[in-house]
Amino acid sequence: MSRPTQYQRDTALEAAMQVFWQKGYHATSLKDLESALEMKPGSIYAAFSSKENLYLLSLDRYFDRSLTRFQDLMDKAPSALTGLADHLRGFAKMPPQDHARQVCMLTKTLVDTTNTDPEIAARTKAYLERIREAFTAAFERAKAEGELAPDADCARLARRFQASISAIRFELHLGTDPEDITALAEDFAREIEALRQDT
Amino acid sequence: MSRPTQYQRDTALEAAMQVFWQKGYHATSLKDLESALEMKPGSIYAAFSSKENLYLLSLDRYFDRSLTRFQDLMDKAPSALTGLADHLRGFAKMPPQDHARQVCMLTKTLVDTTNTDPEIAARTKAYLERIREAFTAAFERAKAEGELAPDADCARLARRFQASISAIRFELHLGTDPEDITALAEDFAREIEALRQDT
DNA sequence: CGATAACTTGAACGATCACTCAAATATTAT
DNA sequence: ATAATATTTGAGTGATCGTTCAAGTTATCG
Repeated sequence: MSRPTQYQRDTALEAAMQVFWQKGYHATSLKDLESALEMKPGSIYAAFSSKENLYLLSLDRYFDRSLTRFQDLMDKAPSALTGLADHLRGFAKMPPQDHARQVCMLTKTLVDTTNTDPEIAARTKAYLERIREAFTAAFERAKAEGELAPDADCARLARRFQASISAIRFELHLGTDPEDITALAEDFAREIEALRQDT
Repeated sequence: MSRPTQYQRDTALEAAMQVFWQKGYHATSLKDLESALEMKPGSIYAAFSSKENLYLLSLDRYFDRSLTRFQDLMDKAPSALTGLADHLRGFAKMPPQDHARQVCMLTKTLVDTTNTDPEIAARTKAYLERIREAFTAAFERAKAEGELAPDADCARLARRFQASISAIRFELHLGTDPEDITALAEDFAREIEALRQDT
């Protein structure tokens, strides 16, 4: 054998994700990555091939985490609509110093790269779709459990749900007054709960 | 006297706005600007001082145009709520090849520059606020005209309205199926119209 | 027509970009 | 210890970044 991998791949990827998420793809330089990952350029390229590839790996990580978080919340939720509404309120409840208090990394990526880096954009679109499918499935669960009207358009509701999240997170990104953000999230959450059927 | 300004400042600014809007601040290079404005670097700097300044001027232009468009629509609207709802539907109705079929330039700017170019971000936030104030004023007009309940929170409605626009435009940016975008816009528009009081 | 002034030009600047690779270093197997 | 091997290093690559400025061009004025 030989010298083992010194850096922790996972730690490095986490750091990369954070810088990229903060600064965006174009505005993040190799220098930024070097100091964030505490690795020299050579090591970065040995481990991750290129800046673009490292970005794609960061996206993977972000996507997995986002989807998992949502699924976990839904698994624990007393009902589907309650889970969905709580997911919205959850964003507004984040502590002030939370680094996740900003726009979704997938959204940011699409704004940043759609007209410049087609490969990154394509993959990001696919991730956003898969998350929206999870939302659709949640609404369908609500329907199956009689919470939602049988004729409800789950795909359409899912799109609106995703839009609500984008909106809340954009306000987080802006640093809007927490009270106003809570109000906005509350408005959206109540729209979800208003879909509830009497049984 | 002497030789007059050959380039058309207005034309150049329009072109600059378009490239910046398409590619974003960081991804737009001087080369991009040179070919878009059909000007050599020296001329660009003589006329606009710097890339950052040119971007700020482009933002000005975008902001003026956006606000004016909204005000014009409201002036012609039969009622305030109708005008607001139509404004939402208007985005979904844009022709497929319209270059405005994308995310709002102010939104894009904030996503792109908040953590890297504070001056640009600050000015952009101010513009978004002024647009939201115009929305607030529109809701207040609805209230004054008895269309809206007297206890309605106009500032809160305005924020939600602005969020709706962001959502629709983000879907335009993604190239989502026009039918789905129309549905989304319709959902938001109906939420506005549902605020209408019987008189 | 010559003088003067405004504007355009494009080569060149230092800085930084993403990226490479030969050499140095650290680890394990023998 | 020593050999073999994996990893780290960081100076250096050419390209491109935003920007400058001396020289050239084109207009107007007397």
